[in-house]
Amino acid sequence: MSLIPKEFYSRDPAVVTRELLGAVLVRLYGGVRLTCRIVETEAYYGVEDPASRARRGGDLARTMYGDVDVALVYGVHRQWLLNVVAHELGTGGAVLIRAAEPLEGVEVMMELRKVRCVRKLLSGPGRLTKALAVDKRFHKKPLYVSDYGLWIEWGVTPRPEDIAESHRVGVASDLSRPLRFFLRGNLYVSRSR
DNA sequence: CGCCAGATTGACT
DNA sequence: GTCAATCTGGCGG
Repeated sequence: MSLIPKEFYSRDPAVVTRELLGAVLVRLYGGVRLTCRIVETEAYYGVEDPASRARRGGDLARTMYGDVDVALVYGVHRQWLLNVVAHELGTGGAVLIRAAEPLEGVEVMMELRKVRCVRKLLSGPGRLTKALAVDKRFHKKPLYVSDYGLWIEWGVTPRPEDIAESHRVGVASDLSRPLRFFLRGNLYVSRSR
């Protein structure tokens, strides 16, 4: 397996978001490889995006406009949400990792999540971070190296007809363009409300 | 330091 | 479907 390079993330957030489907998220946790295949993602832009955290200013905004391919982790409703900073030069943006299909380390992930149901293990942004023991410590850490125990590798590229799109989940005011992408029919996509 | 909205989840009617 | 838990980050005082 090989790491996805930093340049991959220096493009329009929606493009990166779509192409991240099928990629493999790896977490080295106490010597155990916890791995999963990304099946659901959302794109966020900079201050021009009404749903973007960049609107609120502060450190999260600066991070979204900063180096690409670093983790952006922040808390909401007492969960941690994992994003990857991605944007074209001079703009802001990030990809929210919303759901993934478990591959390796399922037993350890079930212990971390305290559930036995594999389908519910990684099928939501808050569930995913808990199962992978991802928290604020990873904020601003680069994902293009394996040094920090969290990184993203190339996976199996989905066929275009297997990629579905919709509006983003849980946002008060969305852009007119669909910015949520997921693998059609995949069992591990988060349930819509 | 207090206030409050929120890219959620899981328990319950 | 409904609803509250009780966390984080930004902001105002």
